[in-house]
Amino acid sequence: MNGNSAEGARKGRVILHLDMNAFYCSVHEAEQPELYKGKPTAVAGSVEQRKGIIVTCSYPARARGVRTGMTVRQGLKLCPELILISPDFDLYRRYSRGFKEIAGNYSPLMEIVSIDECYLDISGSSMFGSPLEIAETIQRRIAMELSLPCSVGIGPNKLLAKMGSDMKKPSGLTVLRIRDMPKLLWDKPCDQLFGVGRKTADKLRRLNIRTIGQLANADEALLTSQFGVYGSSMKNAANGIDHSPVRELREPNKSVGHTTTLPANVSAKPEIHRVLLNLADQTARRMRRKGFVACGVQITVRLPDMTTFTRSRMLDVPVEDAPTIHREACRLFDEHWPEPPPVRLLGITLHNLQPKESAAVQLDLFSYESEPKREALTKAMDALRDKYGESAVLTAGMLGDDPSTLIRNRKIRGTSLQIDEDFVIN
DNA sequence: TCTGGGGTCCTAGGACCC
DNA sequence: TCTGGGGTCCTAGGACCC
Repeated sequence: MNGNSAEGARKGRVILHLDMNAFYCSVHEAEQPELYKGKPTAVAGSVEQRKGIIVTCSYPARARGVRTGMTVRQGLKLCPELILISPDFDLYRRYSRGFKEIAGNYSPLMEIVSIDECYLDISGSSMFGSPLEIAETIQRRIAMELSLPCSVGIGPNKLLAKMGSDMKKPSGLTVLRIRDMPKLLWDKPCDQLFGVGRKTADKLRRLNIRTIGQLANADEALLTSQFGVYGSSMKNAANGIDHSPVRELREPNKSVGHTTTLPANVSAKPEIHRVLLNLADQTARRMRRKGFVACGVQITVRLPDMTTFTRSRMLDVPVEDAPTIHREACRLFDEHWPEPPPVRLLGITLHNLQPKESAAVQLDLFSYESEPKREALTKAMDALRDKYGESAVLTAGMLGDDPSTLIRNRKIRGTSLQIDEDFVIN
């Protein structure tokens, strides 16, 4: 695809992987050490809302057996004094920018993986010292300037840097070379290899491949026949081979979506439509902020037994406004579930995104020319929310507290058809 | 282990076209 | 009118990661 990877491999690269330890909890600890320092903490949603899943937990909590993905209830059973904290993503984003700024001082070639992780290609950064010195400097600065712990992996490629940063936590620093693989990783189970999850590990076990070493030496034809293209890259990974480049430019989003687990199962159609209106609004708004329009709409429906369905449709004309997305989402739902079953979770995902400029001609021709009022209103509402926050503007159909279903139904229709007469400002 | 929410990539089947 | 083969697009599901 580009000369980067081949060239890098020829010259021999040096890659760092930075992994912020227990990031969300560490951020809260940095902000309010008097409350949280050294304590077992967990960032989690609310149990009452059935969202009581531990997203991250501190190291003192981990020492008590608390783990990411557990329910809050389980966590509290293991550690009754566990301190629960509601997530604050704006705060996390601020700290995320902070550590990426520090890392960016040591190489312009940085790939942002997620809010708490990045790769840094320091192949050309010798003016800042040896790879080990650079890693130590970054780690020290993040600790001093942000009061955050991080683990660093140093390797000849992204895979080994990533696996290295995972070997010592918190605040570890690990060099992992290809020749270290047999000694350090080959006796470990396959699912410890980046990219191999539980399902694949189960399937490998049925093929009598239990360790990363066995995978490294497995018959490639067998792997390919069982796993497709993924089979050979898995074998490569087990041998420490990875040519993927560190890419500083983020690929544009391919989809934008929102899902929500409902406080209780819902099977009344008006209620479901109301939830979809809320999701359509949030999803559309995030997509607009990123500057896209969508040519595909997908809904996600999860039943109480956790079976999950998706239904999607391509649109002739790209969309960006919540009422149209809401209408499509309701259509998809009603077509496939004319008599709704109890539903645990609903979601809307917009895909086949295009930059808004490139779709502007189509939008103008087919949609906004006839509805200039709607575009103006959407803009006004976005501006209000940028200023006063997400909840500043609600359309009447999103208000779920109304005790009268009849009134609510009427409002839903009103909202989707003539949103301009129905919106309210808190 | 009664299981959140944001994504990406891959696969497989069917429709459709040449 | 018993019916090939290749390519592309769409839909749905699943695995994986953070």
